[in-house]
Amino acid sequence: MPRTQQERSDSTRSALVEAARTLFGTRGYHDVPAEEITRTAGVTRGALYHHFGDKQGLFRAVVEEVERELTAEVADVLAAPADPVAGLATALAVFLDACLREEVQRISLTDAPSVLGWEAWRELESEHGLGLLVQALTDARDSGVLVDMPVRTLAQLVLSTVMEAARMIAGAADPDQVRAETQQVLATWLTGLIRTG
Amino acid sequence: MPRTQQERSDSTRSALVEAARTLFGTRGYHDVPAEEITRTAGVTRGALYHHFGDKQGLFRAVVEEVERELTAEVADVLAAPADPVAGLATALAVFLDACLREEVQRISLTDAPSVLGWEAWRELESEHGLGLLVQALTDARDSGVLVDMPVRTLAQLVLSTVMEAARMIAGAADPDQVRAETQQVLATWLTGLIRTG
DNA sequence: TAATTTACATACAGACTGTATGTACGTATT
DNA sequence: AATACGTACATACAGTCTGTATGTAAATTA
Repeated sequence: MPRTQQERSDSTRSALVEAARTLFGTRGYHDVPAEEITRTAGVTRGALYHHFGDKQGLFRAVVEEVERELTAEVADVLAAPADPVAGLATALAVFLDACLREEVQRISLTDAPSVLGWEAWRELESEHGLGLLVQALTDARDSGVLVDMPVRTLAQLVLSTVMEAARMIAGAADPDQVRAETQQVLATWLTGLIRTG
Repeated sequence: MPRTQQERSDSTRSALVEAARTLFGTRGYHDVPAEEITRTAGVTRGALYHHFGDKQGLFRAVVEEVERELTAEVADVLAAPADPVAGLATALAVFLDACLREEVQRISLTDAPSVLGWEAWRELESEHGLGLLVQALTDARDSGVLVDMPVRTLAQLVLSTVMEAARMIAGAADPDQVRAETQQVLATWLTGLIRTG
């Protein structure tokens, strides 16, 4: 039963990405040898280097997949009709929940910046999570609820702060406590950005 | 001229830390083989493993040194008599300047979390930069200028935000522009934390 | 001064990455 | 339909790096 090359490639690539995602997500980039990934995926390292060039290339593909999913989750919330401020708050909560997953922590929050470099990582983020936040903040500003501010810069700072909050919560001895505290801090910040008048 | 073992150890250790600091600071942890460090320091890898256990141990020592210096720079500013709010703003500016150095970027902001792990890194920070910020914020709160808030959590979020601002400025095509924008955002946040009345 | 510990250097083993080469199968050409 | 060609791998290999085990000279202690 002859498979087309396209099919072979696709199934191999996705098998590699899936295996890599699980392993990177639980043990981190540097603790997972390429051969373990390929063995899990049922191929040899030849396939990896053929499709992704090197180990970092595969990692990049994994990051992109995770980012796409994360963005989709948050976009769903933002798509639902709500006033800009409430929508933003809900979206941030959803994003924060997602960031609590070990997988996201390791891949997106810890390894990605150092493995890909900050520049490359930020560029990636721009097309996904950050892009979404910029859009949401722009909408909020345009509808007059946000104080006048450089939106893109604000978005990056907000995003990094939320990510740090997620890391704190995940690593805390008492996650609920820390979650409540970080939300208090973030809420205060958010209200400072709302135009009151 | 017989040197005491203490002297030998000290000079070897500091030579290693100095060499490692320069190399890690310019090229990053994973791109610097241990042997290049020891060669630069004028010893062999035996000395490194004797004194620091492994490569990560040496990196940790470098991080601690950088952190100590950073903390000292900021502490100097905070020591000067000033009202809490102004002092805090100045201290943050000084810290931000320090974070612009390539060395600090690579070692403290990029590599440290992923090489040492977030837990270990945060623990280190607690004794240095973060500790200082917590102290400053506590003072501000006690003197009544800060709104009531979980200071430690606030400090961590503020610190991470400032670090992100530093990374953005350092990587920007137009650093002055980004610096102005981040300061505007941070200033707005800060005023939201000041008790008005 | 003999015994012991410290501070290394040297030699070695193992792991991992990336590359070069070989091969089977799908795909285009005539 | 037969042949030529490119793609998708597997296998074999070379180089680099880390950590460890062992050896040795100098300092410290008994």
